[in-house]
Amino acid sequence: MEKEYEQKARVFKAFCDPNRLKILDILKDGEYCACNLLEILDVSQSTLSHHMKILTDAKVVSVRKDGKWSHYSLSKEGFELVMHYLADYKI
Amino acid sequence: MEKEYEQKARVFKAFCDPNRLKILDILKDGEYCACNLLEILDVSQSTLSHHMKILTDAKVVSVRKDGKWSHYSLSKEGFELVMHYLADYKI
DNA sequence: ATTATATATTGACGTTTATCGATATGTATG
DNA sequence: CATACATATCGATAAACGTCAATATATAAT
Repeated sequence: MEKEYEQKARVFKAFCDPNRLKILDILKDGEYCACNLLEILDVSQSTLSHHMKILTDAKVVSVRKDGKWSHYSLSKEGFELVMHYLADYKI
Repeated sequence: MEKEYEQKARVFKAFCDPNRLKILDILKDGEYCACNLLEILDVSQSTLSHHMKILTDAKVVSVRKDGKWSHYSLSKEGFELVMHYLADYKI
């Protein structure tokens, strides 16, 4: 039970940073590779890589590897899971 | 725009700690005063107060003051706002 | 008024997080 | 294989966070 709270907390953490919210906002537009995101955002390459790992680990973003490129997009399933978590609190 | 990401991030932070998720889980059952929550949770009184402030600031929990008691409950409006934030990412 | 109880605030501490530059890894191409 | 480019990892650092004990504030009861 406590473990479950920790797992859910980890997923919600994906949404807890302004830069990550901005990334999600960009991805609403469709698939982007890391290099394109890097052009838009004002962070270093290592920082972007860090954020993308958190987003993909939380499964709210999917990655499609193509040669040396990583293409990121929103994960329908991931968001549905989070919505599900929240819907649980519906009064 | 950046300010908006920061504001949303602050709301999502309410869901980022296992103890806060446990508190929300308890509140699904109805209204609880801080002293009752304190009996259930394994945290100090000051820590609980800290968490309740974060939850009420994020507006996912409402407080009703009655004499020396503070009664907490889930906020329908607060959750609807968060659901709205998430629904924005629906593909 | 004094005392007791409920909650909030403060100050300190260790942990986690966001960030960067530097370096490593992986992949295509000359 | 050597080079170039995309992304990941590492190590360091500063800021944010969760936690507690101690103290303050507010309200009720004696």
